[in-house]
Amino acid sequence: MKAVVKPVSEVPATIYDVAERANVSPATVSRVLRGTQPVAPATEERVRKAVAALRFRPSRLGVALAERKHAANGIVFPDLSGPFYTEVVLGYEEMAAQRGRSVLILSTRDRADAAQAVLSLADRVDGMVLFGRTVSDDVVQEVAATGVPVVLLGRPEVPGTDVINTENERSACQLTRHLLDHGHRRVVYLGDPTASADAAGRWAGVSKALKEARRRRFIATCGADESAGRATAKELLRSRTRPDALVCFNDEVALGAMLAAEELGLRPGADVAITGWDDVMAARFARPALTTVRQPMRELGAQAAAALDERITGARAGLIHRVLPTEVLIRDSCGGHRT
Amino acid sequence: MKAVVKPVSEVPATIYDVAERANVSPATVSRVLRGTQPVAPATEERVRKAVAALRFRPSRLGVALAERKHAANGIVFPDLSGPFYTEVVLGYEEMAAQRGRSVLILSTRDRADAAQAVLSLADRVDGMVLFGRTVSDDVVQEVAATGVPVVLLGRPEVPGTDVINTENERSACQLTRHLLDHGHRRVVYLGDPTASADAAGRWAGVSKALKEARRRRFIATCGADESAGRATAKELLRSRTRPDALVCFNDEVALGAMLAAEELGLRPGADVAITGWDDVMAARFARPALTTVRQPMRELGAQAAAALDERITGARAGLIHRVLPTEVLIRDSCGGHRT
DNA sequence: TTGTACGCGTTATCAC
DNA sequence: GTGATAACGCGTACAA
Repeated sequence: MKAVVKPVSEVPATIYDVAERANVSPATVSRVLRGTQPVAPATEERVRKAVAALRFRPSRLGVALAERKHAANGIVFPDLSGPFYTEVVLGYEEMAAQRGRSVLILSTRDRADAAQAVLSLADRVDGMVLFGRTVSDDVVQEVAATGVPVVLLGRPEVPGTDVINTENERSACQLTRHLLDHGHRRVVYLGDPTASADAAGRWAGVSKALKEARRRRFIATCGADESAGRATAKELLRSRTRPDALVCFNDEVALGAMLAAEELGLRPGADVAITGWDDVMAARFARPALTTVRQPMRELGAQAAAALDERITGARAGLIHRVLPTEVLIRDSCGGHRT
Repeated sequence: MKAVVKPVSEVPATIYDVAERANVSPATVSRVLRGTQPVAPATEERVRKAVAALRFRPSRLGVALAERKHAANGIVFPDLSGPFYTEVVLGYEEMAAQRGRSVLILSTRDRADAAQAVLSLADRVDGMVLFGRTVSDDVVQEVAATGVPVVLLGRPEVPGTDVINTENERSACQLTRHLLDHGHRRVVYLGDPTASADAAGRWAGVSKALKEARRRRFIATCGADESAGRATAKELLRSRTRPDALVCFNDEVALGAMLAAEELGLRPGADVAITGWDDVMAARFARPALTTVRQPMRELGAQAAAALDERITGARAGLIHRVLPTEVLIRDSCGGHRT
């Protein structure tokens, strides 16, 4: 009778099995595998053969406990819809992987126990990135207090954390000036400055430009998604004092606003200027194409991962506070440049 | 002199510290915390107080080693651009979180060491989801052989794995029939059937409908992104035998094709029908709006997580092979229903 | 109901 | 250059 192929799920070999087979101590096996101390060539040879024969792979569990490190980073975001968070996560993962660290994700959307989840994530990683709109500063502090390095993205500083943001005020101001220069008179900002630091920064920029031009500063509190934008814009555009320019918190809101305009028989770009933020794919394909602001999303993620690494390895002691530049993209939705 | 607030990053307490303070054994502390065995109310009270006083939180490292479980799932995707992978990941994370498991992500894009990375991910998780277009079947087999449950998404079955797909052929066939019914004669599929099971399935559906109608079956091998779609479509639409319908592998390709048509002075929807797949946001906002096929993305992710859980906990022994339904969304890009 | 003692798989510190 | 051996922090049979 022919020998049956061994069921593949044998018990995985341990470092002891390897040691025994190679006639050395577990310590020596470890030394060979990690290259942490010189080992005699002949011994090394024996060890390597045993490792291969037994298909030995060090248990991450054991390694982690011994090193007291997870070799993993976390990232906490409110959602993943739209390219913004997605691209940041991608940049983050790529950089983390380059440095040999895994990435744990956590979405807080629709989650009552977000704080708990973040705290629990904190003890599975060596460091984590936290976006705005996820958990309160208390929780951030608590995490930082456990000794887990934290990098904040798109939110104001919390003591003991690194912060990386993208530029908001300046671009928003520039965008608004452009609108004013091209003859728009009644500019309204659609967003909620109390909801996030980004929303506040953008409003500050809009506000500044309007002030300079001695225009009234209008703001319509608005959620951050398409349906909120559509509803808010509809109301505004139906009012007697119809705005001729809508500066929206992001592209979703702006695209919703475009829909609202069309539904009211108004032509975006001609009858009402509309601008967004993020340069999502749909912004390019909408007609008219959406004027928006592009952020260096990948770069944001990559820098966050790098900053985390520096703190985890102890390469850096002080805290970072960085602001990445953004770029205004003028397209057709803000009017035909009717100077 | 007033006592200074203790520096927050003290050495975290261990279960032994708690035991000592509560005058019990570490075992009892464990019992209280895990609720695994009854403990006298008075004892429990003492333990809980000690836990609170010391701010004790069990080390995941210790727990994991003792339980020999990671309490974590992995998910491997080729990329995260576009809403497809993103939404699947989100559905996956949500379901995993509900079941108390963390999620590790791994992107294989632009990665020479993808196989290595996947193997290494395999020993940080209790199970993982693998998308098509990530690693070869060999690697999948290798992972499965280590005893880590694997669920495959959007790729053909590999022995020993669960598989969940979304329906391709039927919807593609339906879509193509619609085009034929509405007078389109020269239908070309833009995609690469050798690149993924999804691409192959969609081509099969298109092919079938064309065959039924005794039409010639045209296919133009094409990458899966916007620029590939644009280039391929441009070439096709410039040829003497210009197609009057382009069935594209996904929305990115289709949107690229729309761009190409416009650049050549052709009106998508009127001069040439164009269809996509995935129903990305831009599909709704393009003009004309893009006819496409919607997949239950969240559901796909959620089911994958559930399937994994069943295998990890041993609730299920056999393997699953499931196909989720998709929905054709007829919009303006495939012509004005000029029956 | 509670405690003892060992196992989990490595790494690292000493001796030799 | 190599081998014992002690952490690492927890879970859990087994015993009491």
